[in-house]
Amino acid sequence: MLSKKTKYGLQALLILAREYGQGPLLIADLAERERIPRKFLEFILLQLKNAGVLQSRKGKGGGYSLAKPPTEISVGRIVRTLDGPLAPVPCVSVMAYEKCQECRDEKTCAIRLVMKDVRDAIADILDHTSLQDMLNRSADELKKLDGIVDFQI
Amino acid sequence: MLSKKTKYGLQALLILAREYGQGPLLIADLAERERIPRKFLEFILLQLKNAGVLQSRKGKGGGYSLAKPPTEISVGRIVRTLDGPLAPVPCVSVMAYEKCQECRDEKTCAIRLVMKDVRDAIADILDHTSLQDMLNRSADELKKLDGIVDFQI
DNA sequence: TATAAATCTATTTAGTTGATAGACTAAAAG
DNA sequence: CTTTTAGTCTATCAACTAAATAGATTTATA
Repeated sequence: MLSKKTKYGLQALLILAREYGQGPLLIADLAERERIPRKFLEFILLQLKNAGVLQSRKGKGGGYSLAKPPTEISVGRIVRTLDGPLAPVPCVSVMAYEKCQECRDEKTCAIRLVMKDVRDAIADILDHTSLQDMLNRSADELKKLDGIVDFQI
Repeated sequence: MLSKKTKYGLQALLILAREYGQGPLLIADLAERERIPRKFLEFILLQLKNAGVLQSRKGKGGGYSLAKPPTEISVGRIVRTLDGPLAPVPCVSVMAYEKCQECRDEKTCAIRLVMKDVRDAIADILDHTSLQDMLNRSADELKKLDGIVDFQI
């Protein structure tokens, strides 16, 4: 389940992606535009900065902006930063492997084998979708809907 | 993230699947064999019974057994019963759709579009994997490993 | 040097997960 | 028909995590 934290983070990043190259945005503005509790968003953006996704400038004229172009920031990176590993069980995590406490034989564990497939499927999608991809898809959907409306008029 | 509850449930079901057709097994035995807290397992098996996955008999000679052959019980069903919807966000859930509180335009929501793909990928795997499939894959892996050992000797 | 804005530290609240205890009910055996 | 076995129900608890809040601090710019 995607946490609110990650949802908020993605919302803010999508705005920053849409306005990429136009200077930094204020936490307060992002919070208001997306109706996110301001202090909570501060915390989220800070984590994203520490992960190298965002950069910030303090003082007057400061704010947050993407550290890289929207094509180079994957959703996988964002979700991992805010929600932790993508894997449903730690023993199939690639980025944060951990042994299961009670699993007797990890190599033949039936649960592990299915969950490995699930992890790979999730990672495949999220690591190959960038912020820009998200914006594009959203725009595509909008076009489709407009098309339908035009047709109906 | 897969909860301990679901892991425990799957462990118990895999044993019941392996010994399918040989009469019911006791909660206490399953708990001991898999090192699961007994009372917790009672609760888990009861939920699975109410979901139609297990059947039980009380009294002497009683216990739990699968309500259907292991080929007809999917992991998806089990995970949904014990952990709830597969979807990472409720607005893309097929079995338990719920509107997001704050999403302005669901149809073009960029987050929703990616998460829909993720949900479909997860469901595709879990709904097409049965308990029997799990046992088979585990056995296959064991064979592979044995093969390697034989080769090395 | 005043001010704007991010950053840090701490704390709170609420909900979920995992686990436990004990009384109750149904079925089978003798 | 009574005893034993084994699942079922109700209640509760402790630990952990998610979500949110408050206030003090630091840094950079005008």
